[in-house]
Amino acid sequence: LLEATMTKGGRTRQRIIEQAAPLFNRQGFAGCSMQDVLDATGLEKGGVYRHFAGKEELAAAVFAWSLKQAVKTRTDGLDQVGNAVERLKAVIRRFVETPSPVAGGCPLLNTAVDADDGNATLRRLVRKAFADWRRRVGELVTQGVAAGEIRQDADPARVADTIIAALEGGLVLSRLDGNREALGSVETMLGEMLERMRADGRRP
Amino acid sequence: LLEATMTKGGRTRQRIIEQAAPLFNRQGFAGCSMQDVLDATGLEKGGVYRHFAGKEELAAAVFAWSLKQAVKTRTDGLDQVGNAVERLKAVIRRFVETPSPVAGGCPLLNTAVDADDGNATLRRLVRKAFADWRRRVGELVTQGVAAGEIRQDADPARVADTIIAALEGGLVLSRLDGNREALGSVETMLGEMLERMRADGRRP
Amino acid sequence: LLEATMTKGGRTRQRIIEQAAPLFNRQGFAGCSMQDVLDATGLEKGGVYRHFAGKEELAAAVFAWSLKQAVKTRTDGLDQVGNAVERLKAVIRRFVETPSPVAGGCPLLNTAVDADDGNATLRRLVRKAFADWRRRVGELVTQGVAAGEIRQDADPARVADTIIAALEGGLVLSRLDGNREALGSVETMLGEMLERMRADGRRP
Amino acid sequence: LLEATMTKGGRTRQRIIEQAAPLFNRQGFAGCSMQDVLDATGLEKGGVYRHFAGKEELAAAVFAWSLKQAVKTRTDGLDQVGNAVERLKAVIRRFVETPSPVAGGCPLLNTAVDADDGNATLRRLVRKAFADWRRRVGELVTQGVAAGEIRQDADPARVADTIIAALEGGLVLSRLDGNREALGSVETMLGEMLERMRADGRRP
DNA sequence: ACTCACGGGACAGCCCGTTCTT
DNA sequence: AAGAACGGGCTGTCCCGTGAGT
Repeated sequence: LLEATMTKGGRTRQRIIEQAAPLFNRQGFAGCSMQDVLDATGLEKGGVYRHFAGKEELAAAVFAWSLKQAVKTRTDGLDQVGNAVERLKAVIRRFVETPSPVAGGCPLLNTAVDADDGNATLRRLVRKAFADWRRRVGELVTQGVAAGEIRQDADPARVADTIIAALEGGLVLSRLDGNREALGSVETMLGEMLERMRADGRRP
Repeated sequence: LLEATMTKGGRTRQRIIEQAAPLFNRQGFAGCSMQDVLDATGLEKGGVYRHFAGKEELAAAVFAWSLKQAVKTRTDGLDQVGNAVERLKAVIRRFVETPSPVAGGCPLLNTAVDADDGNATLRRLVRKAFADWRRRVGELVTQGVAAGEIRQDADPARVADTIIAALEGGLVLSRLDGNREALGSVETMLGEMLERMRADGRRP
Repeated sequence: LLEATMTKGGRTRQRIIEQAAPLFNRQGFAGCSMQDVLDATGLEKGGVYRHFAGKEELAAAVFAWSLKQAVKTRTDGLDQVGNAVERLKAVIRRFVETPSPVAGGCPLLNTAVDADDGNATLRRLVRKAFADWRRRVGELVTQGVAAGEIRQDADPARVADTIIAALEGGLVLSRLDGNREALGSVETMLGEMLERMRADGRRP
Repeated sequence: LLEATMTKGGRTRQRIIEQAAPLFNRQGFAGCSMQDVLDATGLEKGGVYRHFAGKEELAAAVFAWSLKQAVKTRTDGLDQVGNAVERLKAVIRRFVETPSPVAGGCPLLNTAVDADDGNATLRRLVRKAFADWRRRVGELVTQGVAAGEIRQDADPARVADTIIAALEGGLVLSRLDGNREALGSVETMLGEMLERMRADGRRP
């Protein structure tokens, strides 16, 4: 569908991005050489530099695509959940259960850590990405409060910050150990936290 | 004191480690060149390679030292706090308020993200470091339960995982934005979580 | 007139030559990339390689055109000058006063210096160009001698060599300094030289 | 003698310069690759880049050395010639008869033509070199005038400009043809010019 | 007649590491 | 203990040229 509407060069460009994404995500910007990209795509120098002016531009395109994938896999089909608390828990569950949209862990966090020195472009992109995510989660809380499902004294921004921080941190720990333990712990504890935030304290 | 007991070579070695630490922490293993280390130390090749067999060995020594610094700044003087919950909150507060022991963010998380691909040595070291940290925090919870201060149904491992994950995740967000907002949110929310874990529900 | 007689492809070919000429003249063969030519013409690879088999052929065509321009600007309307000595002085004055037909200095000398190593084709072309020029100037002297205007003992070849050498050398010096001083000196001294070559020694 | 006073690195540096000089002189800056230099010296990348920060710095060092060689071969032992006119003629004869100090023609003129676009550093160096040369030749004329050997109305600067321009131009023509004809013509004509500049008109 | 897409090689420069010297 | 000198491989980028497509 989407591919059909693209010119040949556009398809190649897209293929480069998708095949380079896990490399940058795993190895970082400095650790991923253009030769790695060539090997992964089967192209030669000329074939890649036609589509991207340089490594930085490629990395930016890769991050933009990875971000889009991350947003999609974490939000698709989550609107239909009715209750606010349930919706937040669904967001958490989705994050915990769905494997990273790009091999090598969450591209948001990886890029945040990788680009916190230098590379202002990527840094700006990733900052905006996290800001958007925090805003979206915060809005879920706000809606829950407005709907009377969540206690009035809940602070949406703080709840959002904590959920996102714990999830990302938990993902790092889980990846390091190669199991789901830390992420599972985070899911459980965040779940309990959300339950205690219900308006009337009734537990389901 | 410690320096006085060292031979000249030992002092140079130590100086290399301390001056290289922020470089590796900020730029990552691949992004930090030996030339960067030479520039920072004012030494020449021979002066560094006398003390370290190669870049990997230097990075390992740097991480070991950075880890020691991190542990020290995060635990020094925290034993005297009497109450278990208070001790956990002190751990959190210390993490939030104390700047990173090495410029460039938490070396534990940075290395975890940087070395999750390849570099088995560093990966092993950082895994052990997180395991120790989780164990130490978990023991604080266990002691609290044993002392009747924390509810019986509290799961020490899960609490520890969540605290550490949220703190590390919060640090990334805060560093990215250049302010303390996310970390502050995490501190508040973790604090509330701990309060609700008190044995009899009495709030101080 | 001339353009009207050309096919579209021929006009494009001509446009490429004229827009590439200053690039080759200023940057030299090795220093002028095909990309530079593309940028200057607004064409793509295929659009240039349709008209020229390769960089060398383009350079040869550029030189041939530049040479034609040089000859034209240096000879146009100089036939009507009656006296032989005056005609030679007009040749000199024209060279000194007329800006280079192609930006970047005299294409003859530039190519001579640029192509004296390798590039046999260009070398041959430029050698012939200088030979023609020397012959033409020499013939002016010969005619002057035959007409009794110039002393019998004047050596046409030597006079021609010296005039051309001094003019080209003077142009290099002037271009380097960004003023007309050296060229002016050359014009003056060559003028005096020619005056002393008059048959009867009468000064005008 | 001089070599003995140099450190090993200094000798290598000097060897690089001397072996790279003909390459730059013949092929120009853009046309001479660092690989050419490596091939000529037998060194590897690391061995050259230790002594020169980059190609431009090497080219500057090469030009400085080439210039020194040129000045030496063109001035050595010319002081003892007594008469001013004879001294000027000796300068010319030396230039005509002595082969280029660096293979590939006069490095002054070659660099002047090669670097007239971009490369401000080299351009400045070569401008100063020509200025010095013109000044030195001009002083010879001035001394001749002061000593009463050369006519009062001789313009030292113009004479110097013309001599240098004609010699350099003649060298280009001669190199192109592969014979000494043009240079011989220039020598003869400049000689006659100088003779006519003698103070009392007495011809020797 | 010209653009788009790509191959493959070359270039300048940087990097890690070794050896020699002091 | 540390600096000086060098090897050789690799990186990002540019370059020239070809061929399919329009």
